[in-house]
Amino acid sequence: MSIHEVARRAKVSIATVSRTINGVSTVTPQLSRRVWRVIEELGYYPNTQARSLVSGRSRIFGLIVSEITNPFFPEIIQGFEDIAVQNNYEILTTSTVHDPKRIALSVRRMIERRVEGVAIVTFGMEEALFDDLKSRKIPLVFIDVGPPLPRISNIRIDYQHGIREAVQHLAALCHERIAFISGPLILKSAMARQRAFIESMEEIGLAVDPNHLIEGDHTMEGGIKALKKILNFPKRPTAVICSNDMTAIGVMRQSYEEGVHIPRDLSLVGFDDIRLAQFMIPPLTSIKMSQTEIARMAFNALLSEVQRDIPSPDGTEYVLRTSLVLRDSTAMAPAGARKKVSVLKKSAE
Amino acid sequence: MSIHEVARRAKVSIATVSRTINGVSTVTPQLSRRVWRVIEELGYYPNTQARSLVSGRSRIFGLIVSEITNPFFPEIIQGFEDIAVQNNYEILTTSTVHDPKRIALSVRRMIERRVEGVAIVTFGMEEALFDDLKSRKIPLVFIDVGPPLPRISNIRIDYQHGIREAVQHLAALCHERIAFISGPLILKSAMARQRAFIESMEEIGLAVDPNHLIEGDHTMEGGIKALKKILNFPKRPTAVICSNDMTAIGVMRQSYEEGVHIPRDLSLVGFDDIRLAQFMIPPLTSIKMSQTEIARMAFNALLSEVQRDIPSPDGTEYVLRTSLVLRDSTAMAPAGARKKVSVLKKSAE
DNA sequence: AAAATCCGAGAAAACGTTTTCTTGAATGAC
DNA sequence: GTCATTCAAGAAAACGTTTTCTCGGATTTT
Repeated sequence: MSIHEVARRAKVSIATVSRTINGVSTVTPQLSRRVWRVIEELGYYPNTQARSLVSGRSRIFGLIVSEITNPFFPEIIQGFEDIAVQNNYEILTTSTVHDPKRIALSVRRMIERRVEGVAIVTFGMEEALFDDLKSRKIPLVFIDVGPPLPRISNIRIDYQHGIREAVQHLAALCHERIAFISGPLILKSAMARQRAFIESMEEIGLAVDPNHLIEGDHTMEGGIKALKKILNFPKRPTAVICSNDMTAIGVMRQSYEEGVHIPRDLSLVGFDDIRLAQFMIPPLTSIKMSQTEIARMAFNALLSEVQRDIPSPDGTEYVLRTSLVLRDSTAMAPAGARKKVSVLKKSAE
Repeated sequence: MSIHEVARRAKVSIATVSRTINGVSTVTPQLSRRVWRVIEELGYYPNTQARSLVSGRSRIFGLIVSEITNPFFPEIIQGFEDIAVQNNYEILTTSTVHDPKRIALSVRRMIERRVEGVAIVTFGMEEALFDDLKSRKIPLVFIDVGPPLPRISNIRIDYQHGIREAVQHLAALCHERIAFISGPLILKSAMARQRAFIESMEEIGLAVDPNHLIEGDHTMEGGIKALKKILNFPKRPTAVICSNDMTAIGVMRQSYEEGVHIPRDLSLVGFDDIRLAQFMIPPLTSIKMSQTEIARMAFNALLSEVQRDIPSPDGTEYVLRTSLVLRDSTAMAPAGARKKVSVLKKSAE
């Protein structure tokens, strides 16, 4: 039951039991053995609540994700959990399903549980929702593109690198009209990806038709809708880059529906490189953003923040690089639409 | 900071603050207002640990799943979380990745946190691992096929119904040689599905070729391997039923690789009906086992167990029905292999 | 051999709550 | 007008730990 019961049966004080369990200070081997035996006999497990009440350390980290049903996130959660186990931490996960109320509630619960830190892996949210955390000086780590905020660590994703690779890859396959399906543009991260796309296109001297920037919503349904739009354009793009893999899956699905063959009629590039990508038909070329790595970085950021007695005035910035993974969903542009230098100018208008 | 600070500033006792917060017993409206104002001002959130230490109720349920990276589980987690939020519970989720050590650790942590109940949604595990929970009389709910154990609730999945529908559907399409890719047969649930398949086949008068019972492992990779085997059989099956959708996705993937067209050359049925199923190419016919429903049942089972002051001697048994969802991955058997009555006997040998 | 030091282990305080017990003022009954 | 009753709010105990303080016996030092 409680430590008192153990103490009573072992005929020692509760202090000795506590010391035995924590292996701290010195306890005679003889006594220690006696105590351990009683603990085993009783199947006694210490009460974490009481423990952390007095120690002031909960050994819990919070993890807030956008929506657990998007396969991108479970990989992160798993990675986070794996490393948490190694470090004797527990995690309290919340899937906010994009509901500000849920986020607020979750933040509140985490504070009430006195979590030692919170990792926020949700692409875009109202930052004000986390003010409570900030004002309580609870270590925070965001996964985003923003500049380091005071006292808040940030894992910046280098979207540019992977996207540039994708654009170059498509250009090398003579694609000229490349569309980009973004996430909801209110999100900073979605905006950043789109900007990276535009910059990469300009860099390489390809024109971006504003019509070819389509706002999606990071879901498969969004991918379906987006492709429908794309197919209605008078000058169809010959390649599409999606800002996440779920969107790309939707695009593939709708292409099948409409008889558009990937990659023969349309080249497709995803983003995130979720595990599923390689099992798609055809296997999806995607821009990798290692979920395991994100999880590892986020956890370590929190851990080092917690272990540091004097918190760093500014948060630390970590950077995660993205890079293209080639598979079978991209191919040479259809013969009729291949890029020729002379065409370039014209199609830019 | 703490309730004392609030009490000091509002010039009341801590008891009054506690009463105000909990809205229990009577506290003068005037005082109540004064207290609430201070609470707001200070941004005071009560410490859950202290709370549940004295109240003896943690308001946490544990949720143990096999592997969060299998899309089947996130849907359950989301459902569980949704209903938990409504009921003011929090959940501690663990993805065990099939590691008994991880399960044991997780169980231990949950006991240490004094969870009020645990839902175990992992298809097959050593039950002994949960003895600690049982002996502490912590409400438990399993998702499985077993008979109700003493004091343990159980959500039995009626595999038979959905599988029978699938077999009948395939038979109606003149399939005769139907293969079944199971999960790891050490798992009770995997065994149950396979048995349901065999029984359904016999029921309808179709022979089961023992070679056509292939043991998979519930992963996409397992599906790939299984299909390779199947394609090597002298008398190829014309239809395959998989015991989960991930396996089916692997099968689709490998079919593509080998130039086997689904559903023209091979009909395919999955199991679970995860959301992804409808986005596959072609959309996957699958046996639906509603994840939301499982989550709801599991949560309610725990909740009613907790609320009941005298625990029921035996656990309650709940039943979830499965049923076939038709999509495009099944079609008429190839002309050469259609079932004829006269052939039936012969092919059974 | 006496004094000084060390150290193992118990007593008790503390953590932040809820809840029971107590108190004292106000209300109602006669 | 006195006494009983009610009820709001404070005091204090309790929850199960960790940790500081204290004590007393054993060991070391001279």
